[in-house]
Amino acid sequence: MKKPTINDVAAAAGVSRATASRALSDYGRISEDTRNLVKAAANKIGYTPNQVARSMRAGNTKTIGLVIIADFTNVFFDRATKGIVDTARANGYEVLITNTDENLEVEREAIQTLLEKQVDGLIVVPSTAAVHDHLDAQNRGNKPLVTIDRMVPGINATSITTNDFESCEKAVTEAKQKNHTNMAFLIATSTVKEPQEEKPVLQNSTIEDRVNGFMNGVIDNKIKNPTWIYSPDDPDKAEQAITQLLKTKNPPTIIFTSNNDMALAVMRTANKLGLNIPNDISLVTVDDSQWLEAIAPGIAVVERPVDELAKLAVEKLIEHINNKTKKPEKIVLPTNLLTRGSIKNLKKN
Amino acid sequence: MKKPTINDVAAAAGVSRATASRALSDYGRISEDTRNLVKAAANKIGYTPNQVARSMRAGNTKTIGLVIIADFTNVFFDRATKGIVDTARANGYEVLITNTDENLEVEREAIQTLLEKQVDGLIVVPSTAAVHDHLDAQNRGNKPLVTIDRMVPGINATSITTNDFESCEKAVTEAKQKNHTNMAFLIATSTVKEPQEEKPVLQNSTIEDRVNGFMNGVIDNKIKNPTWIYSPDDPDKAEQAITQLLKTKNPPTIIFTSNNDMALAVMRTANKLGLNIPNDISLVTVDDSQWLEAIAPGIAVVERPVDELAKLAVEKLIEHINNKTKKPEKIVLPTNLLTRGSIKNLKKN
DNA sequence: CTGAAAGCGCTAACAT
DNA sequence: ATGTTAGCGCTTTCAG
Repeated sequence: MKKPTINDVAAAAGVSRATASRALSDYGRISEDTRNLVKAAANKIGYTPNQVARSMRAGNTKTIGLVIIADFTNVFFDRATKGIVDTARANGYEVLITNTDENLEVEREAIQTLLEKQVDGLIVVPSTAAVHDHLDAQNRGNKPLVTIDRMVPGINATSITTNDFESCEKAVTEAKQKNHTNMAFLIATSTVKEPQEEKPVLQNSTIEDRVNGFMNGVIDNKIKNPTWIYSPDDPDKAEQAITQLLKTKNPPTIIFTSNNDMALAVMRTANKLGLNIPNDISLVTVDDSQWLEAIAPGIAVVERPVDELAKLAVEKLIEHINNKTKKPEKIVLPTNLLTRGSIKNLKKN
Repeated sequence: MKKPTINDVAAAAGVSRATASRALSDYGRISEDTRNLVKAAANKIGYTPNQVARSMRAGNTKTIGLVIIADFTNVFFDRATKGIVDTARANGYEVLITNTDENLEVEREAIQTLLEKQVDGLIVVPSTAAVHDHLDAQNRGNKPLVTIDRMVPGINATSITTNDFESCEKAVTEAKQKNHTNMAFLIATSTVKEPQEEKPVLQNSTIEDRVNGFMNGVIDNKIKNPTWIYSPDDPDKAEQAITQLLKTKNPPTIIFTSNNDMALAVMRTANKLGLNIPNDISLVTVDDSQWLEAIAPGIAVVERPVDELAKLAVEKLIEHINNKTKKPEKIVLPTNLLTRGSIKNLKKN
């Protein structure tokens, strides 16, 4: 009734446990005949290896831990997860997944749990760059770490991020070229409780990058009096802020949002106010998704190479696993501005 | 340099390995003083338990395997994954995830791998109901299995599905009440290579359920000459079929799609042909998503209780893990038709 | 080419 | 209350 072990195989084949192991794992010196004999016996009694025992012996689990924030309105982490799982599998690794919901304490515990399960390495979307003791090499048992989407300075880990700065800057320029001069920027950030205009400390390098890109675009293009709204990533609060914004005397002609949640909030608010995108208000956001392209008009976005990022994350992690002396890298992947109908051309022809 | 083990803790505390274990795992008889002594020692040398060794001993891994199709245009499996991971974690389990891309061979291998990693149970979205030898109890080492989204008859597993039949039927009735009589149904199915009107063998119970629901709605409401299109889940092929459909002399006034991919295809095609939803063509689909509600007009959908499904899947699985004699259940969760602006009211007032 | 035996880190009988 | 010992299933020296 119990699952057959390698002992059972050995018994069935009339050889020692050691020989059975050699035959099944194709290593060491063993005669062709015995190997076949053992394999036949294993097959007959329905033996399957116990990878836990093998891990115990080998000191590795062929398992990667993925600690990711659960942002399921944002296609980015979904696709990243899929890419990581698939690439890992293609390289003989499985993936243990944990969500953090952007919560540092949860992140801490998740990493701890994964380490106790003896993962060979970690891929983490760090919830913040400010606190990182739990990511330090000695506190992660010197297990290799790759951070994705965000950079944490000073933790001896390879990071794979995207150059959001450039495309966000470019987005502003694009808008200017279509004669937009009254611009608003809606930034989702977990570091504020209520929407505010003043720039708070931002929670991670990616948001920072986007904001800086927008700001540079504003400077480059000599945009006057841009409106900045830093909002919690909460639909209601965002909608409330957008409603106020759009009801001012001189509302912006275009809104740039830092993520999909905020873009959705703009769309909902526009609908409620009876405003049309792009005739009444133009919109640009970050992270492409099928629906952004399928709706009419399509929504302009900063597109990020998520599949490549995922693949690279796994490959780099495995390199680190196989070579503990490999130096960490800082990889920044290019992004791309996809112009679509949601940016109205205000030029008079 | 190596990670401290329980032996090191024992040595540091000046007690035996057994005592150290008792102290750390809070079991057996042990004095308060020794417990504290051991815990302090463990803390001091930075001991963390090795769960692989513990698993080896205990015969369980506190890990569940999730085998899911990777459909990242469909919010359903994303949210299901998140729900499963979170619920598992709340119950002290981690989740090993594998994608199958609806491929049976991949599914086979994935299950095999997860079993070798000694998961305590499996949650599977079975790619087909037709072949299930790999899901049979004896071929999964009698490990508990919960299938979600789809039912596979004859495999001694708990299944958690949704009542898509009812809401799909209701959707047709809703359309009829808004005076639609010329209807088309676009069904994504992996069992055809080219779009066809004839009903093929469908790949799983869920699609079957939706088609049957639509068909019943057609009969209930005495809809004449409905158009059925069974298309591969491929944007190009679907768009081509939709284009043909919309260019006929008497095009339908409404299209029902079986999933998000097909709904996106309808939207894209409508855009290309310069048709407006809902003025030129109405649309209803299955599985809600934030954007379906945020765009103008909102797209009507059959909404499924994905969070509840995910939670239930984990809870039922854990019940099975804890009680091997528990009988499998067949759970069907209710669905809900969300009427939105994408169904035009054709009634003359 | 094969077998005997040790040991990965942990827990749980069984002694004391 | 604590220590001794065996063993989970596997791989890998070391002998032969």
